[in-house]
Amino acid sequence: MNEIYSMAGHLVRRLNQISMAVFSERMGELGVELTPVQYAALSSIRETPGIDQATLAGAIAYDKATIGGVVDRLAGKGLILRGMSARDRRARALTITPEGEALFQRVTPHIRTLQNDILSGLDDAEKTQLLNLLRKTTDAGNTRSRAPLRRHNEGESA
Amino acid sequence: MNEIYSMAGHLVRRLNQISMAVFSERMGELGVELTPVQYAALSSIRETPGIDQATLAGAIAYDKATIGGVVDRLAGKGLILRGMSARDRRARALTITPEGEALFQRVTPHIRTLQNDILSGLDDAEKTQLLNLLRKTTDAGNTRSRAPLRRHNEGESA
DNA sequence: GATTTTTAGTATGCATACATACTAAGATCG
DNA sequence: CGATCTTAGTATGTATGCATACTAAAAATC
Repeated sequence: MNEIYSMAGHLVRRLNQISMAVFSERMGELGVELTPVQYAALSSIRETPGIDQATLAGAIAYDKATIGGVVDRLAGKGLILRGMSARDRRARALTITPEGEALFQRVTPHIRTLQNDILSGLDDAEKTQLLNLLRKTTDAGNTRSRAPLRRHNEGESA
Repeated sequence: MNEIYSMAGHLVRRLNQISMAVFSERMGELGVELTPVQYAALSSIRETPGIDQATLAGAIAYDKATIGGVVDRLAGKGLILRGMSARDRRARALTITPEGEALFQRVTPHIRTLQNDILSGLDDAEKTQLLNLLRKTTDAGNTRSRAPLRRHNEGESA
């Protein structure tokens, strides 16, 4: 049996593959054309209206070059608007449209449900355990990825 | 705090992102141009000389269309040979070259080491626990992905 | 053994994912 | 305030990752 099957990298890639397949399948059933990135972007724009693309990229841990295309496609579907920033003439100000909001409301319950289906074969305690370990290690390894997650008020103390 | 941060899909994607970054960084340090897929393919071809592309795709859980390009690039670097199958005139018979074998020998120790670095922030017990949970759930969800893993002697009993 | 079905590989197209380089514009610093 | 540095977004190129469709050949069925 090939050694790679037991390697962390392989297992993580496989679970990500399964995660994407479950997401895509569920969206297909709903007749919705939406990828995981697109949902994450939509959710983030909705939460922070007027957000610029660089901040958005940091908020969902994507490369800014990738985000450009994602935003393009979301705007193309009429789910968001790409206005101009008042303070920075380089920046785009992203806002969700009523169509985007409606789609978000419609798919969100399904997306919550589907999270559970991603981790099949585990009981509830194991799922919780796995999620906690994932949270812990992604938190610790955050800056190792090329596009680290940048939380909004990072570094601030109350 | 946006709900997506605690979702399984997001956490798995982040860990995969970190995994890819660690891999790519380590290869860069070695001056080696090799992606995770390419390593997996090389390893599988090495283990099963003469393997065809469809079987290879199943062995490392990739789409056959994707594998075509991967094999192209491996052959382009002189790491594998793409011969013709004796039994099936449609199929290609893949074999590793001496250059491929040398590269495999050189990078494998580093790839073993790097697996540990992917799961930063966890102690050894937690790493083991995480790997066991990943194995369990990827096993259970195998057929859910579009390109399921097909082990060589799957279904056979000793 | 001819017909039907399945399979191996390729081609095409779309969507990430990221590096690098480039333009324009904001920020900083002497 | 002018030169420098940094940043926002885009453009380009490479490599996945997968769907669909197509060709050729093997396998199965009658």
